[in-house]
Formats: sequence, structure tokens, C-alpha cells
Amino acid sequence: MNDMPGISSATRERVLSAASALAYRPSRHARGLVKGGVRQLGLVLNDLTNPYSPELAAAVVRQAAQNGWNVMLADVTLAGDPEEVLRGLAGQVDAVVGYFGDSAEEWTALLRGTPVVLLDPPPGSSTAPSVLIDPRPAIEALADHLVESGVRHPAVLDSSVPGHRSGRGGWMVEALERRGYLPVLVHADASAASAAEHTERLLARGRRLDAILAFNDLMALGALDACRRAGVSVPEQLRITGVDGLPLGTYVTPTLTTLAVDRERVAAHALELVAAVTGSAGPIADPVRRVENTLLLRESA
Amino acid sequence: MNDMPGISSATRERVLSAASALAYRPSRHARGLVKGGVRQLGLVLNDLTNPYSPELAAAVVRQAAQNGWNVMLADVTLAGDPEEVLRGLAGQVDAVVGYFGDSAEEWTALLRGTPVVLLDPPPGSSTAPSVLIDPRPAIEALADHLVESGVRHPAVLDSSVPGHRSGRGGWMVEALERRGYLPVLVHADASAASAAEHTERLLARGRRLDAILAFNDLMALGALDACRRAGVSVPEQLRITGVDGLPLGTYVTPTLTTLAVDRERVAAHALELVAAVTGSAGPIADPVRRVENTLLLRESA
DNA sequence: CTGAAAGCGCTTACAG
DNA sequence: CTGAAAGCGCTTACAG
Repeated sequence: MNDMPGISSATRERVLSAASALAYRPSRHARGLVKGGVRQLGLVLNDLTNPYSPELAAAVVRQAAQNGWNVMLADVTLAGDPEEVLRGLAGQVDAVVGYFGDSAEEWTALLRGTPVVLLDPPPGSSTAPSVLIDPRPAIEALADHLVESGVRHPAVLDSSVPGHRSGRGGWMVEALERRGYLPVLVHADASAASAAEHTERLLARGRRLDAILAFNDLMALGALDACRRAGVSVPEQLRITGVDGLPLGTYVTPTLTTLAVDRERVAAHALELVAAVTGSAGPIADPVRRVENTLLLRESA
Repeated sequence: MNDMPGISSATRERVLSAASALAYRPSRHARGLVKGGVRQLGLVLNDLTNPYSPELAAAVVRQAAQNGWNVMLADVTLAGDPEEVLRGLAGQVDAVVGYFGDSAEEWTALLRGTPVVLLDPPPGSSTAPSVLIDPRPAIEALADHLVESGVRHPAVLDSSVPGHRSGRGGWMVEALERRGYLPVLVHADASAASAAEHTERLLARGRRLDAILAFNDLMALGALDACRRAGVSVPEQLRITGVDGLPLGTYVTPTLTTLAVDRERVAAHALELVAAVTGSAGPIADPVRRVENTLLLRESA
């Protein structure tokens, strides 16, 4: 069946027809046992429909391929049961990279010894090898910019994904307070629709408001949409900012000011750590890497 | 090592420390051989950074989970070598669903007998089980709408992904010609950036132009961006349409008229076919499924 | 050219 | 409670 040389066509025919009669399918596990198989990397994402996920996946897949790894994507929020996804991954991959949020400990246990590299774990939640994404310097730069732009009444549109604590909203509030602001803090789901809805409500309140700092670009797009529908002009009446630096932000009106993350660098650090945890080189020299967001000023703020 | 009951703590300790001293990692293949393992579905996509891909992936992952399948995403364009990706998949999954474009035959061969379900294969390219996505009725409806809107000089912004023939651009041209138009036909890459560039060139030509029918939503967003920068108002001076029905199209100004694809139905058909090809039920009753796009009128046309 | 044996690395009975 | 045997389904020598 494997096209070996030196088989008579009669025998080949006989084997092939028996195989098809029996609907024979080779076992990939048995084949893998014998042949060795490639190195499989599992990439755990939490929202594939947020364009940030595929952008990061693109970077990881590309760099993984260069290092001889095959990557398998898993979205823990899409499937009904995240734990089922993790358990499934355990048997399929040689290492896992991903967003585990607050569940790092439980999920790592489900992986039964598969080496793990965490992407942007909540502050202080884990000592596992991880790549931190740190928006704080960019938040400071943004806050300065808002001061210079004459903003008086900013709001922070934070996201509260259950199980995914993030310092982001809190850091934004603190940076604003440190500059004398009394920012409004609102929580929405991490989607454009939810952000739009909360923005609408915020605008309807009649309070003074001239800036919205959103948790991510997707939510900023939702806020932008709500302003458009409410007839509020951006950035003239209200400034809006996101986080992530999606290419998408350049295809809206106005283009979106954002705290960009360098996804290639995140991927590079993650794969270095994967190499370290799967290699037998003993303890890892530098298990916590840090990538800082950068302020990308465009039209919306 | 597997937490079996009835092991003295002395022995457990001895085994565990030997394991860690040797950096022992269980072989997932050997484990899979014995334990059976879950059913793995490979989903082959060709551009994860086009939001259509994750939208479809989301639908497939969700429905696959309901049927007891685990899905593994593979983007053939991200990795340097698509054939390498396919070969890698062969050993990992029990069935493959995906966009194979013009390479259906070669790629199926690389999969070495793994059952395949094709997504939107080029017209007449294959007799394999497949889900066709048919924009023709929606294109007719769109063409009628453009006539009624008083459009005089439409252009078709087609995409020419090498290896991915599509009838889409041709069908648009024909539908317009049938109504007495002499449409301009332009080829661009399937990205917002390339579409923007070609639109800019089109506008600079000084020819009369009052509608652009783009190959997909991403390209339509690029065209929209080019118009904005050129000071051309949409839809007043120029109408723009896309294809795919991305949620994203509602978060731009103006919102994007599009030929929407029902991704849940595509996924449902694909998984029915997967069940059929992996089951031993003999020949499949209805191996070619068809899902029609629907005209979604929003603001841009 | 064909057929049967050895062995890949696990897990699951089973004998001690 | 511990250790060794059988067997999962393949591929790769090897004897005939």
C-alpha cells in the first residue's frame, strides 16, 4: 500500500482491493510510533474571531515552520468545553504555547507534562516560562498625548473576560489619575458589538466625555461605530484609542490610534522558550520575556 | 507516572525522580496507539489573516466539537511550503476539510489516503466530495440593484491568487455585460492594501467610474479606503461591494454591501460529508453540496 | 517477489 | 505493592 518497489502488480491489486473492500484506513498512531513524526506545537488562542488572534497565529506559524515545528491551532472559547480542548491537545502535541488566562494552573495539569509557554499571563499568576505583553510604557505615552491634545474627561472601556484578568484597564485608569483626571471606568465584553453598546450608553448619559481608551482595537472599532451613529465626530469631539495595532485599524474612518504589539517579537520569544523547554538543557536562563506595546498615533486620537 | 492507585510513595518518588533526571517525555504516538485517541479533523485554510478564515474556522470548530471531532487548523500560505503542511497533516488527522484551490489533485495525493472534503473548489476541477459556494444568484441580484441605482460605469476588482482560480470575477463581468454594461476588469491580490492601490490607480485614470465590485470584503475595504483618501464619496459618487459578509463590514463608514456566505451552513455540509467519507457506509449519496451567497444591502451600494 | 518476525513505546491485565 | 508479559498497528529488515 505504500508504493514499495518490487511488488508484482497482481499482489498489489489483490492487497489494494482487499483494503478498499474492508474500508481499511492506516492508524496514524501506529505509523507515527514507527516513523517518528514531526514536532507538533499547539497554539492555544481564546478568540479566533478577534483579528488579533490570526495575526499572532500567522507570526507563530511562520516562525515555527522555520524551526521545523508544525503548529496546530486550538481556540478554547469556540469549543463548548475548554478543558476538553486542552485534554485533546495533550495527546497531539509536543509543546503548547498560548493564552491560558487565569486557568494556567488547571490547564497545565490537564496537559499532563506537555511543556507549556504562557502568552501574556495575568500579572503575578504564574512562574512558568512566559511572554509578557506590557502596555504600561505605551499607556504613559498615550496619557501624555491626551493631555497635550486638551482632553478633559476621558473614559476607560475595559474588558472583563471571565477568567482573563488583565492589568490593562487598571493601568490606563492609574495613568490618567496620575495626570489629574477622574476617568470613568466601564466594563464591556471584548467584542465590537458590546463596546458599541456601552459607548452608546455612555454618550446617552449626557456626562461630559471627550476620550475613550478601549481595551483593544476591536472594542475601539465598536466605540467608533457608536459615535458615528450618534453623530459624535472623532477625533474632534471625542478621541478613541485601541490596543493591538491591527492592520484593520488603517481601514476605518478615522484611522485608529492604538498601542501596537509587535507580534513577530512575541512569536520569536515564544519559540525560543519552546526550544528551551523541550530541549534537555536543564533550567532556562531567562524564562520570562517582555514585549512592550508602542504608541501608534493615527487619526482617531 | 499516571497516578495509578496502589503504588507506594517510595516507588512513586523513585520513578518520578528518575524520569525527571532523564528528562523523560512520554511518546504521544505510543500512547495514542494504545488509548485510541480522539478523532482529529484537519482544516486547511489559505489566508488566516483574512477575517473570513477565522469566521469559517469558528463555525467548523463549533460544529465539529458537537460531533466529537477535534479540529486542527493549518494555513497553507503562511508556512513557506504548502506541501510540507499537507504532508504533516497526513500523519495527524483522520480527515481533512479545506480550500485546496487548483492543487486539489496533488495535495490529495500528499494526504496518502486521508479522506478529503473540498471547500469551494474551482469550477469543474474535481469530483471529490465538496461544498460549493455559489455567488451567482447573489451576483444577479446585485447587478439588478446597481441598474436600479443608476450605476453607469462599473468596474470589477477581481483577485488572482495563483493556484486559486475562481469564477467570481468572471461571473460579475458577465452579469454586468448581460445588462448592457462594459465593465472594466482589474486584477489585484486578495488583500486590502493591493485593492486600495489598484483602486487609486483606477480613480487616477480619470475614466468615468461609479461602482466597484470587489472580489471579497477585505478588498472592498481597501477600495473604500482609497476612495476616502481620494476624496471620492461612497456611495454618492461611487458604489462599492464586497463578498463574504464579514461582521467587520458593519464597522466601517459607510457600512459595506456584500454577498454574504452562510458559514454555519458551509460548516454543516462539510461535517456531514466528513462523516460520510470517514464512515464505512459505501458511496456517498450527495457528494457535492451547494451554498448560495445572499445579497446583503448596506450603505456602500 | 512474498510472507512472517522484530520492534517502535506505551497501557493493561496478570503472576508473584 | 511490584515487575514482567502481552498487545495496540504499523514499518523495516530478513528468510524463503
